[in-house]
Formats: sequence, structure tokens, C-alpha cells
Amino acid sequence: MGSVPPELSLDFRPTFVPKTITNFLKEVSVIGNVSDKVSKLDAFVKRLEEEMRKIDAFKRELPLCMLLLNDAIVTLKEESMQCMARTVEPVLEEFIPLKNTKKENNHSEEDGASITTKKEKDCNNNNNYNNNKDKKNWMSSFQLWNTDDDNFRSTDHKLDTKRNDEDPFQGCKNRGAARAFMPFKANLGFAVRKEEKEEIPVHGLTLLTPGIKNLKEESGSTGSRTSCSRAVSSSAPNAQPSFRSESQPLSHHQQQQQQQTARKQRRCWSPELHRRFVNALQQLGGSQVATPKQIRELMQVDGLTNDEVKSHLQKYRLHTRRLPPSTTTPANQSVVVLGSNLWMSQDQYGDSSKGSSSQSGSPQGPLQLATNTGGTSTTGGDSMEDDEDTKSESYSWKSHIHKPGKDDV
DNA sequence: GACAGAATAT
DNA sequence: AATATTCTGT
Repeated sequence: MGSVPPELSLDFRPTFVPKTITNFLKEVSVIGNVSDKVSKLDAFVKRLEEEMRKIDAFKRELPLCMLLLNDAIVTLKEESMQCMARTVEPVLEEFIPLKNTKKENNHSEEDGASITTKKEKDCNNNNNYNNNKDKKNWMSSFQLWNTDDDNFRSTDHKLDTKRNDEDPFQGCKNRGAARAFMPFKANLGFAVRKEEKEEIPVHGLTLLTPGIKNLKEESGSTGSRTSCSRAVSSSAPNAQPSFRSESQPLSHHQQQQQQQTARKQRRCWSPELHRRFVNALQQLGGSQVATPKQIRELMQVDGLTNDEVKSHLQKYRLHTRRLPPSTTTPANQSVVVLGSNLWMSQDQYGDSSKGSSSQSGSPQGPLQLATNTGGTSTTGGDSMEDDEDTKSESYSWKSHIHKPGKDDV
């Protein structure tokens, strides 16, 4: 069938609108009477502005519409102004350069823009219409709106990107300084799930700047630890919510928030960490006799908590279950025995000749978790020979496990 | 109340 | 599967 005039077609291509405007302008240009011209232009502009207002609520969803409308409005206004300019000599020229610092434009906008001033307030954004760059500006400002909502998304993207090579949370890559430098990541980690609202508490707890880490470290050493890991989740799923006799200062929602609040970021047991763990075990006489606290102290890992060690120990024992320790065995002696029987993947980490603590020359100083999993360990590179293990994941139990006999310890 | 170990939850 | 959290006993 016949050709459809562009205005009537369903063509959504961006070119459509400009074309329409062009046509309109063409029509207008035919009009001889300037005032008619202007009024027609203004009328159209009004319609467009009206439209703009309508979709304003959807600007996020329809950014392009906004753009197109804005474009159209600008164009028409410009035209209108030019029309008027031809008849009415504007007086406001000076204003133009002020607004458009780059007047380089081919536009003979001096006159046009001058008139613009009268409408300045309603077309603030029109200021930038002059050229594409300005449109971009406009768009960028537009972006700003979006961002409030999209912050997460955009952040997400970044995070996703990072996640690929090292995810602090899921990959349980690290929890130390590295993380401290990525507050957003931290956010995200939770945000993605549900606790995002708790950012603040979460940060407080989990962002371990060296300083904060120390705090946590302390908490790990004794009692106060609980204040950290538990205080936050004081009212965990099972726990009885403390009754607040006060007039319900917390809304249900808030309570929920509190509950969801912070789940501790997972400690990543990197091979290096695990090595220290095993080392400590050896020194203490084996997994069956060593206690979390002792282990932690021996490990000298900054930021490591008793709970974490305890948990790890539990797992370790599961994997190395054996006969109950003969209470008679002195710890020292058992160390030797352990060296052979206890599950020792240490060989894989390099020769840490039994539990003598000093690994192949590296001073077993306090380990900074911050750097630990991040890739560069403060303990020096040597201990990280197995970077592949170290760099990416937590320790893999099954991949290293030796079902011990029953004798050890 | 600190701790440790077991049981559960995530 | 690996950790975290909670429960329970000392």
C-alpha cells in the first residue's frame, strides 16, 4: 500500500521526531506573518512542554523520550526566537556568552538565546541544548536522577566485574584491608541479599581497617568478641527478642532490620591461614586437645576470632575424626606423631617441617588478614607459593584431606 | 560470664 | 561444602 507519511508511521527510530519537527518547521516557515509563526511555534512548544511534564514521572524509564522532547522544544524555541529576533531587536545579547561559555557555535544564537532569557527558568535545561555536548550534559544530569536508584546497579556492575577476579564475599576472598577499601563492595555483598539497609552496622563491624581490625581482634581474644558477632544479631532467628518495655521504639520493620543486620562476613580460610591453623594444632597437641582460643593465639593472625577458629576446628575434627585423645599423651610428644599422621597438607604449602612454626624461613609474624587473602601476604611471598590455592578460594578440605588412622594424638 | 563443643543455619 | 551462629554444658 501507499507510503505512509512519516508522522503517521510507527517508526520509532530516533530520527522520527526530528523529522516531525522538521516538517513542522517547514510548515511554519511558509507562514508569512511572523506573529502567526511565533504563536504557532510557541503553541507547539507548549504542547511539547506539556508532554514533557507528563512523562516527567517516567523520566527514568523514558530517558530517550525526555531527550527527544527536550530536543524538540529547544529546536522550536530557537526557531521561535529567531523569528522574533528578526523583527524585534533583542537587547539582551550579553547574556548569551555568560551562559554558553562556548559561543563558538555556528549558531547565531546571540539573538535567539537572548530571547531565551525570558524563559530561562522553565528551560533551565535548555541552556545546554545548543549542541550535542550540551545534550550530553543534560543526559548526564539525567543520569543523576537515575543513579539514586541505579546506584546499586551500577555499583553492582562494578562489583560484578570485580567479583569475577576476586569476590570478597562469596569468594570469601578477604575481609581485611582490601575490603576496607571497598565499602561499596561490602555494601553490595549484603545489599544484593537483604541486609543492605544495615550498611552502617555492617560496615562498622566488618570493614576492617587496620584499626578496626584490632578492635575485632581484641574481641576475638576474649569475651568482648561476643559483642561483635552477637551483639549485632542479638535477636537472631532463634533468639528471643529482648522485650522492650519502652513504648515500642522500634517499628517492626526496624526490628527486622536489626535481626537481619549483620551476618559476619565469612572468614576465608586460605591455605596460608589453614597452614597456620595446622601449625598451631601441632604445637598444641592435635586437634582433639587444642582449644580454639589457644589455636587462635598461636596462629597470630590479625583479626581472627575465636569463633572462626572454633568453627574451623570443628570442621577439621570432622574431617580428621579419630580415636579420643589419650589423656596421657603430652602435647609435645604428640606433635611429632601428628606430624606424620595428622592430616597434613602442609607439604603442599612447602616444607614446613612439622609444627616447628617457622615455615621455610618466613618469620611467622602476625598475619594480617587484610593482605593475607588479597594476594600479598605480609608474611612474605614464600609462604604463598601456592598462589592458586591462596589467591582464590578458601581452603578445600576434601581436596587435601587424609583420613588419619587413629593413632595420631 | 568466658569457653568449648555440638547442633543448626546460611 | 564452608562458615557463621546458636544452643548447651562446664
